[in-house]
Parts: sequence; C-alpha cells; structure tokens
Amino acid sequence: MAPSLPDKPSLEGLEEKWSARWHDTGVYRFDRSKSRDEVYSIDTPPPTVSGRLHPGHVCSYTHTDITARYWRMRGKEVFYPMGWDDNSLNVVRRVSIHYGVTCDPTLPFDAGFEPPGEGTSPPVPISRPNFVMLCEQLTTELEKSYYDLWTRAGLSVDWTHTYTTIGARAQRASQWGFLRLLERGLAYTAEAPTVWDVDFRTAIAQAELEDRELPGAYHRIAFHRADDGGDVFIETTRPELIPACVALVAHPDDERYQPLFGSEVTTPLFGARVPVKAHPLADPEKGSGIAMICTFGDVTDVTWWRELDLPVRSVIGPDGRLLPVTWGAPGWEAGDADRAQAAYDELVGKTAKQAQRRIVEMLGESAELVGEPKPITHPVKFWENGSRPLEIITNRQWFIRNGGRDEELRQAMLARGNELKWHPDFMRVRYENWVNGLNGDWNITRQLPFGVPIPLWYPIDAGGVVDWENPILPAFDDLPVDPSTDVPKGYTEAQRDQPGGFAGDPNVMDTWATSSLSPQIVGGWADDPDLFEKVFPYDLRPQAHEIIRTWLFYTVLRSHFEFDRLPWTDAAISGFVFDPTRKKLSKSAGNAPDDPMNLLTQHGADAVRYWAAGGRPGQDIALDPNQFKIGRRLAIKILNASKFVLSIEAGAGAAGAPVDPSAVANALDRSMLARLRSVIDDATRAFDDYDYTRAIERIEPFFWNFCDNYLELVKGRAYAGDASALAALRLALSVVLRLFAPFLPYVTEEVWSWREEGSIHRASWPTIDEIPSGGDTEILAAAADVLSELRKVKTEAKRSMKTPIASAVVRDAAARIAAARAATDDLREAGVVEGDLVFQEADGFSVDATLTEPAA
RNA sequence: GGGCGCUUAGCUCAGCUGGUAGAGCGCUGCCCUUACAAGGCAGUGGUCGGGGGUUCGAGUCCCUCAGCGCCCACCA
Repeated sequence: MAPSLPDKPSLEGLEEKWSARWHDTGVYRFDRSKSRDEVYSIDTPPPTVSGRLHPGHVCSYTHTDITARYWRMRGKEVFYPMGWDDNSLNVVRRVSIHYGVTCDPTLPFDAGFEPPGEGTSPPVPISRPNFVMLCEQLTTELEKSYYDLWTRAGLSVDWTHTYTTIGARAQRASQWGFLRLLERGLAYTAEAPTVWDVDFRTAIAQAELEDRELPGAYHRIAFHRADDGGDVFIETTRPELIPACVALVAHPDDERYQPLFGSEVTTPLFGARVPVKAHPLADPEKGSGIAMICTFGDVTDVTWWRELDLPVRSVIGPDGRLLPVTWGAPGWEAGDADRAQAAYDELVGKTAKQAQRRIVEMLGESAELVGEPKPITHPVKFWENGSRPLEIITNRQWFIRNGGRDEELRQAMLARGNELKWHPDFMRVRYENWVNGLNGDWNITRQLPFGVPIPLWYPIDAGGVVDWENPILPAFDDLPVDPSTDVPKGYTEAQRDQPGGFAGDPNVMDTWATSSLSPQIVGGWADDPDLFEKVFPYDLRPQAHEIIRTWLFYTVLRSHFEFDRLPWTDAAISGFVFDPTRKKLSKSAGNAPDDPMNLLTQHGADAVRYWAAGGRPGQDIALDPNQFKIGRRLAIKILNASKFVLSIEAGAGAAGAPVDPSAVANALDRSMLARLRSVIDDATRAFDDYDYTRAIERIEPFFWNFCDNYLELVKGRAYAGDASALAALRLALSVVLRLFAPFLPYVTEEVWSWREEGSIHRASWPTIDEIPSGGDTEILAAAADVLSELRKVKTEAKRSMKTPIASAVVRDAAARIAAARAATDDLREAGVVEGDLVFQEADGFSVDATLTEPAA
C-alpha cells in the first residue's frame, strides 16, 4: 500500500508524524525473547534532571542514537534505555525551592505530608523518605520535558526501560551492591583523615576534588631548637595550623637539616615540642626546604603523618572553625601551657581565614614571623560542588576498596582499562592516569541529608556505646531501607538511640556509589534477573570524558568486584560542544539561542543530528548554525532526489516492481554501483569502529555526486524507460536511504514509506552483496569530469545549461578516454551535445566545445 | 612537574599504512535546466604552526620549539 508520491515533498510535520508513529508501533521496543548474542545493549548515561539540557547533551546523545540505529539495522535487538539522575545536590536545591521544604533525616516519616509549595519561608523540615518522594514526584514532572526533547531529537530509546538514581529500584540495587561488598570485606568502615567540605559538612572522595587557583602567602616562621641552638625557619601558607603542628620534616639528603634529624624544636606561640623528621617527600627546593607537618593541612601531611607514625593534634572542626583545646592536657603539652592557652584562645571559634589573620598579628608581635608574608597564587583543593577550601579532619567513614592502597587491585583495575575498547583510544590514558594516582580507598560516606542511605544500623550497648564495627544488616527482601526511619528486625522504634537499642546510620552514599551500578539498575540485576542475563555485560558505555575517573572507573570497579568482568566491551567518550564565538550564550531560560528544543524546532531534528554527526568521538565540536543549514539542505535533497527517482520509475510503469540488480547492464550504471559498493564497505567498517563521522563522510559525497552527476547523466535514459537505469536508480536509492537512516531518521523514514513496507529503522543495513559485482568506478568519474567541463563552457559563455553544444572534443589519457567514451550517449544527452562528441588521446585533460549560436 | 589531544584555504574540518594539496561553508560570476530557487552550475582561495632530520620524495615518519585545549600530580 505504497502512498502516492507527494508533488512537493517537504520536511514540515515529519517529526510529529514519525515520532508518534514510532511510539505507536513500538519500533524501538526491546524484545526480551532474544538471546544475549542477538542483543546490543547500551548503558545510557542518566542526565541530571535538575539542570536544563544544553546542545552538548543533544550532540552526545545523538552520537549514541546513531550507533544504536546502526546496530539495530545490523539485525541486533538493541537495548537502549534512558535514565534520569535525580540523586544530586542540584535536585535537592530544586526540590527544596519548588516544594518549600528541607530534608531533616532526624524526623520521622509522615505518610500524609503535603508540601506547602514554592515561596514558603522558612522551608518546612521533612524526613528523608518524604523528601525522596517529593524528589521522585518532581523528577516525573521534569522527565516529561526531557522525553519531549529526546523524542523530538529522534532518539530511538525504548521508553519502557527507564531508570532513576534515587528511586526505589536504584536504592535497592545500590544498597544490595553495598551489602554484598560488605560481606566480602570489600567495603569497610574506618576512622581516618577525611577530605571534608566545611559548608556542607560532609566527607568527599578523591574523585570529586578539583583545584582552584587562590591567592595565598608564604609566611616565614621561626621554630626554636630545644637545645637552644637557635631558630629553624619554615615557610607556610597556613600559619593558623601551627597549633596543629606535630613535626618538622626535611629531605633525608638535605645537608642543611641533617644535624637536626632526631632532635626537637618548639613551636612558636605555643611552645609545643615537636620532632624534626626526615622524609623523601620533602622538597629541598620548596620554601626553606623544611616544612611543618600539621594534622592536617593537606594530603601530604596525611602521608607524612601516616608514614612517620605521628600523633594527631586536630584544631579544625567539621564547621571549619578552630576547636577548643586544653593546652597542657595529654597530647597538648606545651612549655608554658598558660601562654599557649592564652594564644590559642585568641583563635578558638574563628574560621581558618579569620584565625590566620589573628595568628599572623600575634606572630608579628612575638617576632616569630620573619619579614612580610610573600603573596603567591597557588592551587587549593575544593569539592567540585563546594565554595570554600576543603579541610582534612578525622572521623568515621565507609570505604570501598579501589586499588588506592592495594597494588594488586590497582593492577587489576589497570588491566580492566586495558581490556576495555576505548573510542577514541587515547582516552584510555586518562583512566590509567587516574588509577595510578589513587591515593586511598573510595570514601562513599556523605554526611548529607539526601541520598541513598547507608543501609545499616549499629547496636548500642547497655552503657550507651555504639558498636560501629558490628552493624546490623537488613534482609535482602526488605531493601530498600532508610535507617533514619526504618527499624531493624528485633528492635522497636522506642529503642532508637537508647542504651541497649540501636542507632541508624545517619549518612548516605556518594551518588557515584549508585550511578556506578547503572548497568545493574536498568538491567534488572536486583529485580529482573531474566532481563539482566539478556543485556549484561553491555556492549556500549557512552559518556563524557570528565567523568572517566568517577562514573567510568567506579562502574568498572563495581563490575570487577561483582562479576569479575568488564561491565561493557566498548566505551565511547564524547567531546564538548563549544560556542563558535567562544562566548557564553545567554542562559536566560526559554528562548536562549542554544536551547536544544529551539534548535530542533528551528532547524529540524535531522539537521541538528547532521551537525552532531560531525563530532567524532572524543573531539570537541563548535555549535555551528551553518552545519544545521547544510544538514537541512541535505534532508531536502534526499526528499527531492528520491521523489525524482521514484517518479521516473512510476512514469516508466515500473512502480512497485522489485529491484532487480541483474538488470543493471549499462557501464555507467555499473560504475555508479561499484562506487556505492565501496561506500557501503567503508561506512560499515567505520561504524564497526564507532566512527560514525567517518561513515557519513563517505556516504554524503557519494550522494551529492549521485545527484549532481549520475542523475543528470542518466536522466534521459531513465525517462526513456531503460531497464538498467531504472534498476540502478532504485537500488542506489534503497541503499543510500538505509545508509543515511541512522543519521537522518525522519527524512529517510518518510521517503522509505513512499515505496516500502515497515520502518526503515528495522530494515537491514546495506551489504555489498546487494550490489552486482564488477563495474569500473572510473567511468562515472571521467564522465562527470567531462560533464563538468561542458557545463563550464556554458557558464563562461553566460548561457543557460540547456544551450545545445554544436560539437565537442575531449582530450585525456587513454584510460580516461576509454572510461568517458563508455558514457558517450549519456554525456550527449546530459550535456545537450547535438553535433560531434569526439574523444582524443592526449597528455592532459581538456574539453573544447562549441556552443550553438543563440537565437537572434 | 608528568601526560594526552589539537595546530591544513577567511571559517569548520577530511587527508587511513609517505608519491604532484581536498570537502563544505563564505566569497565572485552565471543559470527560472520539467527532482530540487530555503535551488542548480562554475570559479576564486593554502609556502599544510616554526626549525631541524630520515628519504629519490613528507601535511603524512623522527627530533625539537611554540600556541591552544584538556587530564593527572605529594602545590609546605
């Protein structure tokens, strides 16, 4: 039931029409009756539902979709789910504002809670389960706009397979995953120095650190030798940590300080005796070559503290302010405790910054500060979500082993990275850099109100002491649990936080502890083992390069532990989209020029996808309106050329007849098909290597040459009903449409529907076996060159293209002459050559043509 | 400090194993040619970042320098 060809084909309305049709017919629905080897599965990244999507998302998700469509046409059953990341601080902020609430895990669950709504001040505190419910509610609303965008963009996602990162399924998988690691000792708790954000008052992991350049100053400060041998000068950017100083350290080979090793010095202002130690990490070139070790100023301090077996003297509290301490008490010995206390009292309760200002004044007064501080700019560690420098404080955390302090595991993780196929390959280096630079296990504990709870309770003994080392575990069937409101088996709510009772773990997991299970979550590991078996291990993980150290690494780690294998065979790493003007576009909501929905409605989805296809894996790409224009033109060209081919066929009375490749006898036709055969070959190879850009770079020039030269040359013969021409045109059109289908799903589907049954997106990817063998590609090439020259003659004479040519002489090398001569009749027709068309052998290529005189 | 990527026409980029520089856009000119005027045809345009080297021959291989972007780093 092929519909009639449109008179004036147009792109208008195609997106609404086909996205609705695809939805209704379920073309992209995953068929779970297939076996694993018939499946191609994708571990889709879940975009955060808080922020707006931007063109970069459209670009990288299109890359994945192009790949998905290719494999679907290759006959694979494609598992292409979609996720929403609603387990993030952004979401917390958004939910808080939208509903006028704030999350307080100490509150009990309230089943009947109704949020007051936006603008409520102060926000209403609610329990964590209540907060999570609102989060899911908002996510559901936001999903709608995401669905609209992705659908419009033509993503061939199966919308019956979606997941979130805070919903019950994710929590269940996430908590189960954690408990399984706990059982095997791969997750453990420890009290340890922890990188700490003083505003959010939470621990964070190494993977979420970033450096920011901040102004600071070297302060040259005098320590006093205990043997009265004079002063030792150190330089520090953090003089406020002098009370936390537990040692000085210099390089073992540093002759200046060798005499001091093993001796003691006293700290300025506080008069605490600290040893002088040797350690190879101390850099003789830096500052005065001898440094003070504080607990803790930075991660080097932690290393020194651990390796030199030093005591702890903590002065920074979880809020970033200086803690009260009692000088003279054990661990806080001072030569003159009263003087030390007096000095310290000046600092207590101040932020690090305030304390620094005050202590510098005091050091100046005591003449222990030498000279003026030297201003510098230096990198300081921040949480990527934070706004104040991180501190390092000591407290109890849950860790997952990651190779940071286990060489065997580190090597195993490096081997996994090596086993994974990276696209592009050089991204592997980033993974290796990261694994090699790990300096500790993965701290998954976050002291945040919102997130997936750590699914543990702890017994409290009769004396009220919490037993952190022997947690109470939930049963698998009870997952997910929230220990802040749920009660462990065998206890009652009344026993919460009571002697002889239990304490719920108040903390949540790092979001990556959940995201790293995305293959497990969406594949049904914890709730649909049959599905999981069909999709795991996945074929593809598409993602951005900046989260290689987090999402990619952690996912590999979790899969390594749980399944002893990679979670996917291939990782496709996308680049960034940048603005061509290098300037930030306005982000004012709605009508920003880079709003993805605007791009799609303005230029058309196929056009935007065409642009995206130009971005190779791992390469940045400019947001270029020009490319949208070109893509749109290509789509229109496909409509028109297709209509032309099919209308000629209809005119010849051959409409609907099956394509018969064996009818292609003409040398020019066979030449065109020979070229097409190599295009199929190249494009297929490129796709197999995840290089969709290379694929379209082969397909597109073929198509334009097909239109500009082949169609023009063959036109006359086709109109006359030549069987070879008709068969070649139909065959080429069928192949070209299918080659373009992954890139331009709308226009190709539209054209396909004019003549074929079923969706092109379930049609088979073209193979070279469809093309008759043989054919000399030189014939079309040579004929096109001659045709070009004939046109040039007319252009230079400023005459119309239909101006007849009285006579023409073509000169070229023998082989080229032979090739062009094979298309003589078509050349005469296309070039409107009325008189002689002569071919002569010559050294170079030239065409002399004489036009007929214009009518008087 | 270590590493990765990039540097080819005004712009965006192809140039895979070395063999006389390519595409599109832009620009200029021409053409209502019955698939396409939101089009078609043709033309203009480059000492392939700099400097060395290997080779009969290098955008393509080696060394080195520079700029841009990014990753990592124990930055007192």
